[in-house]
Amino acid sequence: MPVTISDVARQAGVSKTTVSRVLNAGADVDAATAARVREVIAALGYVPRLGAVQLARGRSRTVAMFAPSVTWPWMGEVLQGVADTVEAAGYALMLFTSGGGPASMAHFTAQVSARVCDGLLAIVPERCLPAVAELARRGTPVVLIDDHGHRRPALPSVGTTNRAGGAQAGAHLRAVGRSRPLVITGPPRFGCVGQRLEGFREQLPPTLVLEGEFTERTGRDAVEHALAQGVDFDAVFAHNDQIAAGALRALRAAGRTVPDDVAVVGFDDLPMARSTDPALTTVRQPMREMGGAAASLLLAGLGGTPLPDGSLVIPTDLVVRDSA
Amino acid sequence: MPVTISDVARQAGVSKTTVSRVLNAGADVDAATAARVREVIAALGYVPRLGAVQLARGRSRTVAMFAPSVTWPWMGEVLQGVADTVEAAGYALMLFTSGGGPASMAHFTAQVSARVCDGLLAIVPERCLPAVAELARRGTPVVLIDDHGHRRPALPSVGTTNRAGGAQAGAHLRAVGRSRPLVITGPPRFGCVGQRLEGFREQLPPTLVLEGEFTERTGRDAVEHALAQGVDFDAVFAHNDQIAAGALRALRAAGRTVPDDVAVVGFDDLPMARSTDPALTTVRQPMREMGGAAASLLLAGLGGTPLPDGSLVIPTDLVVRDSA
DNA sequence: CTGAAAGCGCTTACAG
DNA sequence: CTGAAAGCGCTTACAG
Repeated sequence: MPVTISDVARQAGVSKTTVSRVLNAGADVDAATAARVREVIAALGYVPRLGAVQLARGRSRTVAMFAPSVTWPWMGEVLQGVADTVEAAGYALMLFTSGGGPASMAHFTAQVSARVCDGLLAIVPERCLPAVAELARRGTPVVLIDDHGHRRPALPSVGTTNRAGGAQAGAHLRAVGRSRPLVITGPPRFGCVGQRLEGFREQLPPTLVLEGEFTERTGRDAVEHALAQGVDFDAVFAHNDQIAAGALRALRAAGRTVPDDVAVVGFDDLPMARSTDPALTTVRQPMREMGGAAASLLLAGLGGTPLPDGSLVIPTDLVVRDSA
Repeated sequence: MPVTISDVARQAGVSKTTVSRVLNAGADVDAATAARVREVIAALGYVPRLGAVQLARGRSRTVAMFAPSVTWPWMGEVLQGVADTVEAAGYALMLFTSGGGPASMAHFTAQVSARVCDGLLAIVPERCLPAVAELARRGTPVVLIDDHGHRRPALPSVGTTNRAGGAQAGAHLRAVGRSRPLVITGPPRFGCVGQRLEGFREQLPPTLVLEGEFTERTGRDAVEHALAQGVDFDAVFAHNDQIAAGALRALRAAGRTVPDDVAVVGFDDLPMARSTDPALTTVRQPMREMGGAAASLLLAGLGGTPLPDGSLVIPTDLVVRDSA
């Protein structure tokens, strides 16, 4: 029922070859013939079926993106960076999630193995790294978006400067005259936690380091705990903005003024960082840029440019607002 | 270089037809033969190229999702609902965004016209509706996810109860003894704004209605304005959680206690609603469920079940926390 | 400048 | 139970 290249050829009185030629605007075709073919194409509303083109050419012009979850607060930014870049290159974007557990992972690897995409972008939880590495080994070009500062990705990747970011936070707090910082980290199993802490420490030795989850709750609990213990601190470095938001809330509940009594610095620069009270000073992670850069790298790889061996690093920067 | 069905057939000493049969587990194949073929498949690591299967079968087993932006706070939830459902059905998910303006839209319609997907899920800004309707007219099954309460989508859609949601907010504020509500709405061009207002009004006539954007800023400005004008209000119904967050902040800055002096109800139930101070009472929009339901509807449609004519409605519900 | 033919990697009547 | 052949809708040497 849908119109094919044969229909166009017949109507225009030429061969499929010729139709293909005017479609792909490569070889020379007689101007009059081309015009006639174009007319028929328009009249019939013909659009070449991409699947057939792909099979004939052997490439899908599709890039896949794998992400553990798409509901994380900064994931939208990464995804948008990827989507914009991929689309600008005329590629389609396929999205996979590991929301459904092992079944999801199986679905994902099956699709990639079946070559639905020419290349793969992935944000990979540590435990899924082997599966992705295996796909790469079997020939799918992969670029990792490294959200957690993995030590040796062994695959081309795009990361950011967790250590320098920690240092930026420390230097800023020192510059505004703080000397007794409380540091609230995420789970130490994430590489970024150690790195941020290390960078911070170089600039400003912490009075106390408390570990927790990357949640608002952790920020609240940590500050309440420190207060209850009578810890003497004049600053908080939170390992993400949600922890920072919790800290702000606990400080206010305890009657401490921010930034006068306690200065607070977060990490990430989520949209909500603008609307905490006071607005949060934070270390911005360039999530959208990272997504875009990873996509560019991959697309360049698909175009023939060899993928880099190590990690492309896009620096964090400090966004100074009102909390420190 | 990659192994094909012919390689398997040759190695196993059978025809491609037979290999295809054991692959698709339909017809009967001699047990011993099947076993041999399976061995060869395993040994060679053969995975059928999905593109070729799709061309032969005439269906892509791919669903596309179109969204204006993927960075909106609730978009991740919708997307996750879609992704989980689509994946569970063994379909792949293709993602399109209109981030790049008209070029994006052109890219998107080109891909769909080229039949990269069997069906389409879309969150559509009013101005893009004609383009999507045209794709539907040309034969692509479409289900809309209606975030803004469009009047007559003219296409199958999944929506929520904006009017009833407004009524839930009003009824709750009345139940907690409020009688002079300030309502802060989003832009009236969105159908949902009128509907939420109408539902609210049935339960509790507003003292004042202020229009703005769906932003924290609007919430702050509106409350400051009302306060400056000496408006006497004991409640705020904000048309989304971000407006509510701004209202909370302005109220606190003005020394008003929430919920004692002023009770505040939001709309959406974003993750941040848990961590405002006080935690926000709000009307939950079932975004993930809407995404999942839209995907189910579409997949059923692809399976032969006729798509419903009108709108599938998934109700909002009131989440009572501390702000009202 | 143009076309017949082979090929991309599968599936599916059809015949045996 | 099995295979030869045609077909899905394109592209691309090859020959003219």
